[in-house]
Amino acid sequence: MEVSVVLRKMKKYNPEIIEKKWQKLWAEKKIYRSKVDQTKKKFYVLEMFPYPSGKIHMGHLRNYTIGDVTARFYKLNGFNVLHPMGWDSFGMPAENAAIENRVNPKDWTEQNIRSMKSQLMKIGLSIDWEREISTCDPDYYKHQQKIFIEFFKNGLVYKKDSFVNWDPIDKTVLANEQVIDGKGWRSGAIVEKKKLSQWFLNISRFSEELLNDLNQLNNWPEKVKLMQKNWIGLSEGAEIKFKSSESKLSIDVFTTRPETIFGASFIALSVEHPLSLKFSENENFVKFRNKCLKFQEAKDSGQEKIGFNTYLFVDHPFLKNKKLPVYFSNYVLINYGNGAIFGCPAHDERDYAFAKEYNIPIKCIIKGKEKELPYCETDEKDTLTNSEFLDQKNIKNAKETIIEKIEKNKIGQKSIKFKLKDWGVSRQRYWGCPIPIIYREDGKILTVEDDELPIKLPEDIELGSSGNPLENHPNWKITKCSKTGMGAIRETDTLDTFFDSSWYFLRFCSPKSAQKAFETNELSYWMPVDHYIGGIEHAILHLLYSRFFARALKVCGKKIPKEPFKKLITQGMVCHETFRTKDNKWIDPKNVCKENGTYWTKQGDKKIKVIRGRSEKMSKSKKNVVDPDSIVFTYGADTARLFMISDSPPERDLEWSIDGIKAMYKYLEKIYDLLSSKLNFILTLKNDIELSHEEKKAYEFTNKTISLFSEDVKKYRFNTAVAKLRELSNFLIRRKLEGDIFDYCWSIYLRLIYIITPHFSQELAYNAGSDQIIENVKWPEADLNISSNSEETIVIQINGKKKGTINVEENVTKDKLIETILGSQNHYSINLSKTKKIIFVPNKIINFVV
RNA sequence: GCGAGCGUGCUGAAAUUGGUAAACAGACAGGACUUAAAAUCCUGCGGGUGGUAACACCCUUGUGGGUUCAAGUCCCACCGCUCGCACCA
Repeated sequence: MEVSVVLRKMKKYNPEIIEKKWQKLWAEKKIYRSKVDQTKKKFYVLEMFPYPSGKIHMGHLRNYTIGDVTARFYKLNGFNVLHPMGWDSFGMPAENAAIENRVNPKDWTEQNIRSMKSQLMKIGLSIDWEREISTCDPDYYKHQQKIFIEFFKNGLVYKKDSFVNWDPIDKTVLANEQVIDGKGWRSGAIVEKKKLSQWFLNISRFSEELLNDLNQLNNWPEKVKLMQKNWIGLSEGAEIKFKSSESKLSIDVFTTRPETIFGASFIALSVEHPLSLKFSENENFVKFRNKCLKFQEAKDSGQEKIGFNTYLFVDHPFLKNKKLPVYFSNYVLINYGNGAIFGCPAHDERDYAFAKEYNIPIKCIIKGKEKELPYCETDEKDTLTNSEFLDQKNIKNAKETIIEKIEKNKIGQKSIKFKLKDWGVSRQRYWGCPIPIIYREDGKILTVEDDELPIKLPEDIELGSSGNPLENHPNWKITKCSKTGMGAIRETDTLDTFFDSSWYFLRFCSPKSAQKAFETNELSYWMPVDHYIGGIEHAILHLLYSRFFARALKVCGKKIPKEPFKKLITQGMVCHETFRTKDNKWIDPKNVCKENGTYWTKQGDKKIKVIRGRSEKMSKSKKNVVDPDSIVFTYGADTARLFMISDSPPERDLEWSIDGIKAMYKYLEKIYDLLSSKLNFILTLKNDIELSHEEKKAYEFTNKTISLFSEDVKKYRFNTAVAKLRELSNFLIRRKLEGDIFDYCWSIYLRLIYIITPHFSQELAYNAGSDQIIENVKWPEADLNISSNSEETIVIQINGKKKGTINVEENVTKDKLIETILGSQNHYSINLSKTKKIIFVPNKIINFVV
């Protein structure tokens, strides 16, 4: 007997009691524990791990329900399933809370993890909690520091000066989202750009690979692949050197349109281009540069283009005696190409606007259909003009010719550039993983020795005063070089939290391993993640960084699949209706009532009219948040899970509806009432039993549902899967079956819905005399051989329009069918002599064309 | 501006490779039960025309065209919405 303790059976549906009861038993029996088993096929289901904010939200409930249904489905289908959970527990909210509430970030985080974990437990997820990890745990970040060191040793991480958002009042660095209208979110100070020396991961080294390998990801949404593709941003073109015959000046320019070189009339540089150093003493230039940087920061500065004339000139590489003026401009960006372009105003909108502004000549060199400049199309039929040896050539041809010429003249070469920039991982923050680097007094930058790891965060810190607590700590940063005894200071920056989440899925394979970040055996068994489920908001950064980590770790000699996630499911948001007052104050939908088509809320004694907005993603600011924990408390986890699954397909947004929840509860209650006293839980139907026609139909319907439901679950079409279950239950209720066939059909039903409503199914099975834990019962196999009727409904059409249907035996021939139709009472005014053509699709349709 | 996706009842949505549009739900309405309410059960629920009625016929998947025996599905144009990127040379 698997359920070895005797549990109280519930006659009435009481989710609160039964869910607690089974969760306790399942935990005691450790039924979700996963172990490597080479004799079984593995299946790794992972949902993106949560940030421990303290409370789960609807998005979590949806995400983890989708994952759980999947995990249980594959487990019951004989796979060895790994389904772990952990905490993405470093990050700014802990620091903010620490400042606001004077609590230690560690305590705050741990408290949040405890309360969120208990909320997750109540959802009844099939998670192997023995594998729980938390990124702020030194046992986790110790290995992360080792990874950083390995990256360092393999040249995958380096230090470089880079600009950050600096709050001069709080003396802190701000994330982009903490800068609101150019001001610090807390202090209100105008944010400055400050140059700091920071650590970078060399992700751009893999640009091409990360781009090309997207093609292998057949089970990723096209949308996500496209977003990554655009982010990596490949462009093909040429690099061209512009030199001056009068000075040493030489500027390397990148262009995707080298064939327009004869239309070049100026050079434009980013204000951060190396040449700008020559002007650093020039007051006007410094002013101009600051203005440009501000423009580029504030993305709403429009398309206004400003320039700074250097009065320097370079020679045109193909036109003798033609000199091109060199400008600095705000519209040239330092982090793309070389931060330098040649301007061809006739065929580039931006160059055109700039040239107009500064009276630079505009020379047309492409004969296109449209006469108006700028003409920026690249039509295959267009030909070049005013371009010497390129004249008459089409664009493609001209491009090839000019690149050849450039390479022959040794003034440049064909070139491929990527938008993807190296990943800056330094954060001037306390609550993150310390970077295991020391700066020795002799100027050397060294990684920390292995036996000194982990470099733990100090707990006696002062938060709330300005600056980085690690920087301000009296002695944490002061250390010694363990080899030489020389004085040294620690790196006080911590790692971007995306670093933490770029390898946690690897750690889940061997979360307890003390010596190594991951055990090769376990890793090679479990990886890659088979199904990875999470929000679309991580389409680029997290997923790209994780793909990069896999490659970078390979470079460090680790045996890891280079694509960590085989199939990706991006779930939509959970939305809810919104209400606003006339003066745009958001009102919680709970406080709104409807009368005669208008909406009201009460403020004090007054009734105030409110405007109904559209349904939007649940957010605190819009006051349309519903707390999943209270829903689980009131209606039970199974109701909540069923609702989360059945309304919309996973990738689409889900409309929250309390009526929907209530209806799910009623449905479960109805089935519970029906089955709790009547059912005997059985796994198979006795072979020797003689079934009536009706019973055969029920048997057939049930087995068909097994197959349809399983197919839908495999394809993540949970909403239609549930619809099929409801069709089955509607059918079974209506048929009023008795005895064995009743037991058989309903037992199958319970086994199918089990993956969605595990407590409900388990309780009913237990009530019905089963001592089995359904988690261990193999998924039912569909018997599709028995056919209770050999009839097919065939649609009769005239000119493609439905006129009626007729029931005939299966696989009827065309001639027989026509005969039957004409012989039937209602022959749908078909006149064969006027019929030109008869289209017949076996078992489906017959169409008379008249 | 560039790129992608989506437009189906009052609402969430279904509809294999083109083959019965609206499965399955929610809301609503009517009825049964009840002293009453709730719960539960039953019925109806895209629009129109004709008929006392059962019923019959016609229209209907954002708009307009096209391909096809047959279009929600394929093609073209337009309109609207959503998302991503955004001076990327």
